[in-house]
Amino acid sequence: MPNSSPRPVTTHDVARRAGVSQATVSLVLSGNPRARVAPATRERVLEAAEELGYRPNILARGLVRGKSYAIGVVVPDLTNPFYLDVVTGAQRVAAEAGYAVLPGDTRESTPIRHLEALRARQVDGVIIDGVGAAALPHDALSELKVVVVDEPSERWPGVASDALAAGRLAAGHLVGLGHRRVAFIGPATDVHGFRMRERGFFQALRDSGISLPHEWLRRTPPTVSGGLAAMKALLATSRPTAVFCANDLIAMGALKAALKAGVDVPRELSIIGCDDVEMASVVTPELTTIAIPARELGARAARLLIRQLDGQEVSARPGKPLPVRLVRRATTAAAPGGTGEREQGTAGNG
Amino acid sequence: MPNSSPRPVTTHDVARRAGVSQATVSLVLSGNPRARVAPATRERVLEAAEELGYRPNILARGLVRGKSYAIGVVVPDLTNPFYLDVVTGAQRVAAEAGYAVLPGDTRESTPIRHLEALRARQVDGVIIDGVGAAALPHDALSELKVVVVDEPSERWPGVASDALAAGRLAAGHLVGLGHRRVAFIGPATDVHGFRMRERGFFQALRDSGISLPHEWLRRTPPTVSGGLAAMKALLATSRPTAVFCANDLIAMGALKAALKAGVDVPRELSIIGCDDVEMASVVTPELTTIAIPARELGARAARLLIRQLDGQEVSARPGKPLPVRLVRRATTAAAPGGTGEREQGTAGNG
DNA sequence: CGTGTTTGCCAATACGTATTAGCTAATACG
DNA sequence: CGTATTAGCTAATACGTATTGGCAAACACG
Repeated sequence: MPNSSPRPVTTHDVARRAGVSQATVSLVLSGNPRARVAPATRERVLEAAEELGYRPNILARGLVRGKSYAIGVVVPDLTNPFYLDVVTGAQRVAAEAGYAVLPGDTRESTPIRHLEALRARQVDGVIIDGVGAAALPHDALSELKVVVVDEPSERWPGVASDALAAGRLAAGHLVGLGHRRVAFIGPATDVHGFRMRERGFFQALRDSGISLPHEWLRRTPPTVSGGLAAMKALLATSRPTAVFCANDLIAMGALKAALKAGVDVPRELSIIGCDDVEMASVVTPELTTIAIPARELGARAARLLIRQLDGQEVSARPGKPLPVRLVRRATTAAAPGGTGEREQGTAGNG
Repeated sequence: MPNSSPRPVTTHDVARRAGVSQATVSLVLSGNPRARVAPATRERVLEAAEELGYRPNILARGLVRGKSYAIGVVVPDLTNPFYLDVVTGAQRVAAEAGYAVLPGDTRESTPIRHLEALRARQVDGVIIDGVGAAALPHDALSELKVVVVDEPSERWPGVASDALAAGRLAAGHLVGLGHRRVAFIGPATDVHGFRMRERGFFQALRDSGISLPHEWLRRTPPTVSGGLAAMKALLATSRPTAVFCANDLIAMGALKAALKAGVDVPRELSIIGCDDVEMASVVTPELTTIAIPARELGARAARLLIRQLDGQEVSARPGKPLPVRLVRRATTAAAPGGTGEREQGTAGNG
């Protein structure tokens, strides 16, 4: 097969067909929509472009405008549906604004190397979520517009969910169900969102006069296998009646470990996660969790970034954090022996 | 903040510093690695580039070479971990070869619109998986190099898993466990991979003298909720002893529906999925499934595509399909009443 | 009718790189 | 020593678009 693809049509082709200059074509097709072009001429150009099937060459446009119309999204783990949702949210609004998004995670790499690669691709900006942007060396982000997710910063604008409230909600839910022997499983990390979830949780516990022995604070990577191992270790030593997991992956791993060990969830042990990924309602029993608006986070981050790229100044002052909410499902119930005070117990699943 | 980012360093800057012409810099830094440049000169150029922190502008390079060094990956649903793995696999090899990948799914769009957007971004080629490439209008892919996954084609090269074997394996496993009242849940689709899974399954059943009543062949979107609804409907009318689901999402939905209905899995009902996504081993009971090498598929597809883009001719003749394998877990067991013949029952989960 | 102003278009140039043709100096060969 | 060849480099150009300064024509106004 010859496959001698016909040379793509350029502004010059359109110009020739419309009987005008290339500059005029460019004026009509790209620039300020109301450049000074006679209506009749404009019409002819549009017509010619249409007929020829003209499609602007983004590379050329980017070259002259000094922009690539692409943005990167850096997350720790695309396999985690939460981050994937963030990416998806960003992708939607980016697409509308004519930007492509290059998602990538740092599983097989480091944030620095990944940012390096993104800069080599001339991305105009990046959205950073969950990789501790604050700790990045200063020059890894130079020449780059940045928006951070769930991490307040004076250097860059950002969007955030109310992670503190997430932790407090989880604690409040458990305490309301009468739990006082409460454990926590989360990552050892300097990622702000995780730390806030944790802080909110312990704050609220303290407010209720609850403190927990240090062996009930388990550190583990925020993954299913991490949660599995942590819960297994936890069960080997002692028996809390409830546990808050810093995200749903951990929670699902923890749930699995508990069931495997023959623990009756939720009657002997309540488990509550955070994120509300789709799978949370698929596992059995369904996972109680705190819903975080991941797609909305991604969408807003993208909007913020693109606004910057389009030249508008954007303040780095954080806006109101996005609200989170408790999703009662089947892995939490009244503490064994105790009676729930404010809470009604779990939603039935029949 | 001024943020007057210093103008990025170009080949001209490097040339000035090294005391040579821009052309020489380009020869050293880009072209055939052994262009005719004196070792001493080459050294000076490399040094200057290093000192200035030169980074080639991919847009400019792409403009002159007529390539964007970006490829698209089109899948039906990035939320399905299987497709995400395909993307991940592709991403890794693409990154090594200096290509960016623009992943996207067709949930909120159509394949055509999506391809349109990719072409507007000047991608050099696309990998297409699970969206029925064969049915796409011919011009949606013109000017584009294409590699298809799990879909034999004369127009484009492709890579495939042994979907037929996947279906046969599933059937063989169930039949070996003594099941004869066997159902199937899968999508009504013209996507080749799904059809082959189905065909292999029914082939093997027929080989064992089994046919199934038409109400045991359920059509549903290949999602968790699809599987859930299908299984619910199935249970409302009759009781097979085993069911093969065309992918793991369906299977997990089906499992959920069965458990919700009080069906004992696997003692009353065996369920087997396909793909072996990570979650398959997280749900309880753990899902028996057929493992498909998703990342490897993605990686090979990318290699094939990039080989084409680098100018080598690539035959459209399909290679050997990648092997699949049965992963025995806890959702399949001997048929109630019957005795397994060849199979040993399920792996324990202690 | 002369002058000033606006309109509508275009020529020219820039963006940063790759590539080719060609020039000079050095080397090989008789 | 004269010529052919090669090595090593550079000037020039192209890629496809955006943008600016300016020119000619049309118009406004006295």
